[in-house]
Amino acid sequence: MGDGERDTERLRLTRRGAVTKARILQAAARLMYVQGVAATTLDDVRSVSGTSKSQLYRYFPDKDALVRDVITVQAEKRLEGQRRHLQRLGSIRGLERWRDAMVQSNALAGGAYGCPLGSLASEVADQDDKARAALAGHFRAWESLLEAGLSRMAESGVLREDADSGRLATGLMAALQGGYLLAQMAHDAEPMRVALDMAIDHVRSYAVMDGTGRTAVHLDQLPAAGRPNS
Amino acid sequence: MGDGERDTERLRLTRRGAVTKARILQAAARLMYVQGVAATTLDDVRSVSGTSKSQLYRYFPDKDALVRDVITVQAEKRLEGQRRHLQRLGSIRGLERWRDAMVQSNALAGGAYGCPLGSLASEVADQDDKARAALAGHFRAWESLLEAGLSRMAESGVLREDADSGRLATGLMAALQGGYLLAQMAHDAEPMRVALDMAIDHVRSYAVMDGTGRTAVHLDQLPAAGRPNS
DNA sequence: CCAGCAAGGGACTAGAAAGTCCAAAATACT
DNA sequence: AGTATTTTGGACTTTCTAGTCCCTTGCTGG
Repeated sequence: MGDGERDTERLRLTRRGAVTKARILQAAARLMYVQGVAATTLDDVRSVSGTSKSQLYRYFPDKDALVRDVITVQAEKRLEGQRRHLQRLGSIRGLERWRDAMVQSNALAGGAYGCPLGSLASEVADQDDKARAALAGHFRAWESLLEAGLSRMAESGVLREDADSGRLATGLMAALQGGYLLAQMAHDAEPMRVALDMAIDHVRSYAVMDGTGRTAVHLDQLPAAGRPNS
Repeated sequence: MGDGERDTERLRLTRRGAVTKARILQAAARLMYVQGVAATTLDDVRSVSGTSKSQLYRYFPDKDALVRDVITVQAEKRLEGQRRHLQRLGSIRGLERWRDAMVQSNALAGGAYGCPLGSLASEVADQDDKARAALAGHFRAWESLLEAGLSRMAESGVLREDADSGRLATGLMAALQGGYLLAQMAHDAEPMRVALDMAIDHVRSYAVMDGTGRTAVHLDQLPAAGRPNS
């Protein structure tokens, strides 16, 4: 999905060409993440990727196309990472581990830069409607990873049946994205932690309790429960 | 606060000059809000404001200075509006009215454009550290309007004493900002409503209950609270 | 080994955008 | 009124950047 195919037929490329194209995309993705899309010139991309102008235009029709491919690449990377974290999500505890991972990686950057996907989104949304729509799709996909986990929690009895996993997932995403923005401004990951704590408390408010005030079932601690790490 | 004074002495300006300067700022603020800062050229500003190049440079040393003044202006406008909504905040119901106002005005734009301050923030944060710090200050001021309201609610017994109004305010802000981002991408204000519902539920979880399982106002689910239609 | 095609280097162009300058018009000051 | 000062119009310069072009290098297949 999302390789950037168009109506016209594609340019044939050898292994070497593919490597170069990937190197360009890599450099562009990094630059656009840390400096923003608009502030990243093709000359920046050229020099960081160690290529030449003709390469850029050999592999990408123009800057917009490069941006769109960067969006695809970042979304795939992000979704891949989130899948790893969320595919076995099945308990409040699992949600907390996810929160910790998000906060920790944000703290590594001192809160700066924001969300790899979210920062692209806010910059591109009012500019390029195609890109906006693509981003919207990626966010839906991301949100459904959360939603699927919450649904499993409902089915396994961790959450009450009346919990609306779609709304809960939206709440988690909003808290995460809002947390990114506040953290970016404050240069401190703490606001993100606070925001995610709130969202998880909200999920917890739908948890089925036993008599001791603890969550009744801990699904993801029972079965296979692979490596929490990585 | 935030008039843009510098170390060096200021240029004297007559009433007419002040009006022109304001017209430029107004146009720049609007353009930068709808198109983004980077996509707004000085020529755009010139033509929309009906001025000439020399005016721009008479009243602002360069584009960065203009951007910084736009930030100040937008922050003042925003804070003024929020003060109106929040200065008497003292109940969950009041929070819901605030939410409705936020959602409704976002819905007017079909979710587009995002937050007047937040969109500036994400674009400028990694670019101009002075501007980032200023924005951070404005957000703190905004957040303390919420915090003050929540504190009043705690003092008046609407919220439990152990409610941390600072954290609750951060949660509300994150939900709002995350809601803006999701709404902008989806071109639909609904995600913002969901996010703010979550945050308000979280505040409600600190509400003091009476014997009937109701707060001074309400606890358990109000049915989605209100017309999606406006 | 040769032909053909992919990959690469980098100068060059076109145009957009920021920023400068000066003279004319409007306004303020006394 | 008469002078100083602010305001304005808009041409001009400079800088930056997307995008083009062409020639060289190198790989691949027959």
